[in-house]
Amino acid sequence: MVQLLNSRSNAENRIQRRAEGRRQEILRAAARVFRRRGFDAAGMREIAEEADLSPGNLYHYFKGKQEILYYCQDRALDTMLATLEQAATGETVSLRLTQVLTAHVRCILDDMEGAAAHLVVDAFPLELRRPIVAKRDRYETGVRKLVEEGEQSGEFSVQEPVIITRAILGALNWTAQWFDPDGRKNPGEVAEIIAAYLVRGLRGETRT
Amino acid sequence: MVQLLNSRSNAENRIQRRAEGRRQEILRAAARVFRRRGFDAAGMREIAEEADLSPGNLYHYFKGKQEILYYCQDRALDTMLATLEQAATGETVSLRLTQVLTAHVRCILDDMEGAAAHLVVDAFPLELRRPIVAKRDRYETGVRKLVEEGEQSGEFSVQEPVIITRAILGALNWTAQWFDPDGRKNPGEVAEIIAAYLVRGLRGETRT
DNA sequence: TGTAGAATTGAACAATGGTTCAATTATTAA
DNA sequence: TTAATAATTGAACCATTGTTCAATTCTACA
Repeated sequence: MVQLLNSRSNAENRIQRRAEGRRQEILRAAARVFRRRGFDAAGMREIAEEADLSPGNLYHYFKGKQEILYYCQDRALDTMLATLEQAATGETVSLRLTQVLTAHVRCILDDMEGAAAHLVVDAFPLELRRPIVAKRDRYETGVRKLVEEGEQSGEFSVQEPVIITRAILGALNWTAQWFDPDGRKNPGEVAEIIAAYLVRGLRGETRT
Repeated sequence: MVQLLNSRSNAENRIQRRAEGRRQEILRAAARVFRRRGFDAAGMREIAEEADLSPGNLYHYFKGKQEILYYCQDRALDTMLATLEQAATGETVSLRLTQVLTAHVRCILDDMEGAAAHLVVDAFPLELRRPIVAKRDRYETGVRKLVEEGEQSGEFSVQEPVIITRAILGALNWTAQWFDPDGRKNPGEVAEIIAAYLVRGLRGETRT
């Protein structure tokens, strides 16, 4: 009896794991297509081909195209939020913010879902859009808090943290548009260069 | 005889001016829709409605949707390139660059076509894509030259001008995604805050 | 007033895109 | 080996989209 339950339970777990693995594959494939084409021009047939299955099969795993993007973005934002938490304990705010910004760029350039994280979801139904926008806002708020902490600790001199934070995030997110994997710099290098520049701009004036 | 030529010439001019005016109206309307929806989700029927004419009528003035975006981007890039030229003569490189960056943001937030300037044209036919990409590159090169000049004049300390320039442009272009016309800051204010921040980051280290 | 050219329309066309679904195949457990 | 469940397929469906085009309307000129 206990064995029977275990047997069924193991089978369900295996089946779920297989389906979940398949879902991850699809998300990765979709993220590549979204990155290449943007959301609207990314076709389900192209995603299916990228994931090596048939178009109709996608619907066994996801309800539709918007849900696929939703999960891509959800994953990427989770990764970014985790970076924020890990950076909670650092020696200086500069250091912590640099870590966060570096990780952000790496997420975008290294992780497939990363580049899809900030695609526009305005036209999505509310139940998909709301949690994504909320997560984005949470992340942005976290970054802004760091900027403000640096202002309070005297490391930074910032008068408009909201706007500056968005400029920072813009610089980071835009890397998806121009980064060339075959270029002379790898994602990590690009990430560090940009993060250092952005953090430097937060420091006090150097009028000479 | 001379009068006849004048009369015809005047009529042609008037007709051309009318058609050109109409074209500008369409471009402005299209830019608004492109900005709202992105290129792929912007529909010709929606553009026609925004321009207050019928969908078929658009094709009297433009060959198609891609050509409409092409002209939007062409205009915006002309504006930006003009700013670059005007900034050729300034007291300091800092000042000149600040002017360029400020104008860039204003172009994006104030001019309708501005927000469409950097939409992706990868899928366009070559004869449309090439001149746009060339203009973008020209602009980017111009900005980078300013950054490098500041490095040479000692105003800036920059080791990777290509990457930094792209980060700068990313921060500027991204304003189209988050700027809220009903917000507390107008385009000019946002432009100045961001430009000042980005230029500040180019200055030498302030390690303390 | 008549004519020619410019401009406009709205229905239709062909292609495309997201999605459905019945049939089939694959997998798993007993 | 059989049966049940999971997964897959590919054709079809329906809606949408960019575009065409014949007919009509508008404008300007003689």
